[in-house]
Amino acid sequence: MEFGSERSGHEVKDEKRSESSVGDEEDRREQEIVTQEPPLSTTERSTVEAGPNASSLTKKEEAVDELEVAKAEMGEVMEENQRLKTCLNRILNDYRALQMQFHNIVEQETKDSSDQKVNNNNDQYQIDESNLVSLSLGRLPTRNNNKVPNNKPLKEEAEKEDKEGLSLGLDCKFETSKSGISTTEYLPIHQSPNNSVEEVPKEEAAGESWQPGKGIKTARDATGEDEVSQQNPAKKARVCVRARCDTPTMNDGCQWRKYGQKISKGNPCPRAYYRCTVAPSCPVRKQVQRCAQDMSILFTTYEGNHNHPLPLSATAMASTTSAAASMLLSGSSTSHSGTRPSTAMTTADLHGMNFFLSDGSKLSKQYYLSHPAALSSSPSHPTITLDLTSNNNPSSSSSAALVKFTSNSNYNNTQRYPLSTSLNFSSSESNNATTSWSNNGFLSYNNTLPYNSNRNVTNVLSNINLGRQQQQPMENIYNSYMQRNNNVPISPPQHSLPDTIAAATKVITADPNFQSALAAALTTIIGSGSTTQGNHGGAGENLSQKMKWGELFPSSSSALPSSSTKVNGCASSFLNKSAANTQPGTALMFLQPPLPLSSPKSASGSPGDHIDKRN
DNA sequence: CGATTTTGACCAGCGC
DNA sequence: GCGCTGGTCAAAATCG
Repeated sequence: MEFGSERSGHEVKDEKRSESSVGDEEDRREQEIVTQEPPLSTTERSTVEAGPNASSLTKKEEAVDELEVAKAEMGEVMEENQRLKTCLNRILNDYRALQMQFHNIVEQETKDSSDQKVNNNNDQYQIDESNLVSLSLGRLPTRNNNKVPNNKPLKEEAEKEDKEGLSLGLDCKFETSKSGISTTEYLPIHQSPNNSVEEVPKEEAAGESWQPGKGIKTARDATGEDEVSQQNPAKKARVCVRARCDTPTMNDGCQWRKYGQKISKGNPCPRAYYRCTVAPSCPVRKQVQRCAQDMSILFTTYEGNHNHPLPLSATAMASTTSAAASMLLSGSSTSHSGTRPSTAMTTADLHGMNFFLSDGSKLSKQYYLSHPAALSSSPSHPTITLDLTSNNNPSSSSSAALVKFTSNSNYNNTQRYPLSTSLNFSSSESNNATTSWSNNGFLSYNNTLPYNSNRNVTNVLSNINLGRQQQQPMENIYNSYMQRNNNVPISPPQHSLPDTIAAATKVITADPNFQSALAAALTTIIGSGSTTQGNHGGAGENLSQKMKWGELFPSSSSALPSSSTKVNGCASSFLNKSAANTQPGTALMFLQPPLPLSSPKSASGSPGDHIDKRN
């Protein structure tokens, strides 16, 4: 089901609720009218029975007046409802128009992707090489420092990298275009039919994987996913997902086995190491660690790429992180184009999602140390952090990270600030005025960040707020969406919706790489629905999640597969899709995510629960 | 009994 | 070269 429809559904429900509440109020008043009649003594009652006296008449008149007042109030409420309906319809129309534009762009881009990839990337790199060698977004330094281990000409390698990066992005985009239709098609990464979050790193670190034996990469698929590894085998891209989670691990749909645990410096909480057990030879690893400052925040860092099909339930987050990875890749290539200021930062506000990338350089590390993202401590790993937490939490480092991010954007012409991208799914609840970056994409777009019409990765589409995890996720989405798209009385409009759409369209068309990332992100929201819907077997872990969500969204809880695995991880629910999604590919769906992100049976004790004594 | 977790030991990279 | 730290291994313990 599309977002708009769903939205309207909720809206209608709310309206009904409000109407019903009005009706209840009216009834209540009527009842009060009855009950307000003072208890009469036996004598009085007999008097009344004999004939209405003056006092009773007066009270009844008062009651009638109250009834009229209530009716008037009801009328006001109905008018308000009508206004809301009008606003909703307008928003839906605009949304659909925007969606159509997006799809058209995606399709068009898909058609031209192959040719453009070659041409554009060649051009891009030429520009980069000449102008921005030292200004690249994290990976370029790597590339440069690489000394071309494989003896490839630098330019050739770079071209390949750019090509790959763009290719990946285009893949995402392409898949997005199909995502709504097929469950499998939606899957983000070309190579393996199913890709989970870990796929993202795969795109970047691909091939290299985590094989202990750091042998030279072997044959790679035609798509040549791992540009990073080619750049520098020592560097592995990672995707760090930051989310609020009370459970030991975040349920991402994959099966993990814990193979180690360490106390990391600067964090009393032990870091747990997991490897994917879906396939014996799967090189994907993940690290789980709680935030020292906020124990409710869990950092999950994925590295490597799956060499096997994944449960569909694992694809929800995968597409999101794919978007992040795509942004990482596209951001780099974009920066290479040299069309944007020589900032070392690549940013993209994507539905209000901020990417924060770090190439893991020393400075980057330092930069991160001040906030939970320090988990991505490895200096040799480009890391993208997906911030799934709400930044309205003072203790949350999200805001800090964003603030830093914003401040970093001020540091131009310096490599000191590595490629960093933050995918912020933050709630709009926080004060937009403070960090502006994540909370108010439009503001950022228009005011905070210099928008380069040519090719600025700092793009804003629609600021879809993915909300606070586990807590009113959909409400947040709706609210933020409504708020950000104004037209809704609850918040003063910042921009007219047409302007917003125009800006978004402009942004999308301006940067094809961004399109890919956006597509991947949208895939997360859109495609998942159909995927889940079609996969009743893969989402076995959904039951508990379903129950959980059912409590929150009783009306939307649809049939879900029975649970076959224990669910002990918190799911990034908003990343999942709704089983109620009945119209795949038609539109965004912000319903309750049925996918539970299966929990690894592994997910042993919470990293924060037991402190590791060793080491 | 197999799978998973725990945990001490080991190894590699990095900085001093 | 040494120490620190992150990351992994693998045997033992635990769980279902």
